[in-house]
Amino acid sequence: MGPRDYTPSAYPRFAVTVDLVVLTLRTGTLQVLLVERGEEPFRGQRALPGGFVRPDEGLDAAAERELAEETGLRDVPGHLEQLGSYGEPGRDPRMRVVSVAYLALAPDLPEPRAGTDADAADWVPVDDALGAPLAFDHARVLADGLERARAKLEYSPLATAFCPPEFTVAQLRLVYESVWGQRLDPRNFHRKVTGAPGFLVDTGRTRTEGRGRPATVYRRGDATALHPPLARE
Amino acid sequence: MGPRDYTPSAYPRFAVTVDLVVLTLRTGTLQVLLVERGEEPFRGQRALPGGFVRPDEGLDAAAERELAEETGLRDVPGHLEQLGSYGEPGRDPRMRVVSVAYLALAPDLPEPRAGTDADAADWVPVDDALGAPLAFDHARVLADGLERARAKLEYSPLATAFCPPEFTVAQLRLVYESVWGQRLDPRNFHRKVTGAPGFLVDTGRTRTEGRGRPATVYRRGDATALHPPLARE
DNA sequence: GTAATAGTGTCTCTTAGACACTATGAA
DNA sequence: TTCATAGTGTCTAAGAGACACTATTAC
Repeated sequence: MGPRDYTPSAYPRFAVTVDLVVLTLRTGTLQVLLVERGEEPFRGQRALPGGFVRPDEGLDAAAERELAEETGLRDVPGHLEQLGSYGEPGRDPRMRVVSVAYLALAPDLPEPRAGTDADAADWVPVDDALGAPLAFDHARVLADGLERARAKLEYSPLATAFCPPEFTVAQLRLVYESVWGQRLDPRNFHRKVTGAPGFLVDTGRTRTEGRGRPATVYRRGDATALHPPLARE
Repeated sequence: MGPRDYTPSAYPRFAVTVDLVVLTLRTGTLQVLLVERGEEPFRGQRALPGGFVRPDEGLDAAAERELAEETGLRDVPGHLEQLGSYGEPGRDPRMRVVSVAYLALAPDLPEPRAGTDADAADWVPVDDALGAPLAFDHARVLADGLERARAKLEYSPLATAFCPPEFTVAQLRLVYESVWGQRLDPRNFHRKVTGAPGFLVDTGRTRTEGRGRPATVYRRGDATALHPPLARE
């Protein structure tokens, strides 16, 4: 119907928050940004970062603002997309809250600065985060975000969001291996990603990474989908 | 952060609605359920069906309730999933509204009964709906829903949600052709869908549909994904 | 030199699409 | 019978995975 004829003259009022599943790769491990709650409920427990949507602010804008606040960066590089909304009654014991979850993928960022926000933010390896209890229904949100990220690497060029502006095929492969938790054949991987039109742009330069032949340096291309997709498993 | 420390003592309040993109196949054409608005704003214009989420009701439950109300059926067969949330300030000129959109896929349903709700609901071919102006940001929501449905047919067994409990391969092919707007080779299609494990269950019976050899009757299987996926284009 | 990583070539197997062909019904 | 639809077989081309081989660096 669109807002219309639900009687009790006034419509029901909800608090609306955005919650963020921010994923990054640190020291070769997939990590997620979590805060330790300083207040009840769930005081002392880990939770996804997030906060209230302001009255004159769109959902995407709220997510971007929160992402900047929690990481301490003005323009966070990477990718941000809406994940889904969670609004079971009782998910927050204080009031009726609908939370719009966002998924952010970012390259290795500086350590979040403590004290900027009420809760201390920190990077946590996703395997640890999945095992630990999280506040509210955040375990579910995190699981949904992870699965979304894993699926999107297959058919979209999103893996580059985990990389700095310039990167090598080996770095990109490490992204896939970390997110999927699976080893990939370096030779076939190389052929596939360099063969996918618009995925990678050759900068013409090379870079030496420890031992071995120097690797070509690429930037992300303008493709929005991967043809053919890369296969998990 | 989770609901926490945003000051102006009270948190901002929003109205929350669910809006439905209900797709079905009628007379070989993909159609969407639209209502004609009886009130301002956008009076007389078409809109997606939907309504306020009630104070003690989850989002999925609200979507199910609205779907039942708008179609006039108690248990609507098919598929219902969350599509995304839309909450730009100003999308509803009366108040700040966050709308959680749902995508429903249903087999051919009876004509929605007029008069049950404030607005008259009707099936509209999607091609017409995409051309006409829709209230609020519903044109965008509809486009997103369509693209989601098209994409999901590729890698999920969701096409069966458009079919009655028992159906033939030709009926299923018509679903794909209508949603994708594309002809498919009946012979290759047959081989692929019958070959995908868990997609279709042979009932052992056949059915004669006009001329031609009788077709085997299938039920949907319990697969949750299609391996290998069917390819568009 | 050896070790290690980057990148190419090639082989095999699977799958997609094109389409010939068979099966079984209605008119 | 003819025609239309259901369903199978087969051919070809393209992609996936396995892995030999070459290229270029550090040590």
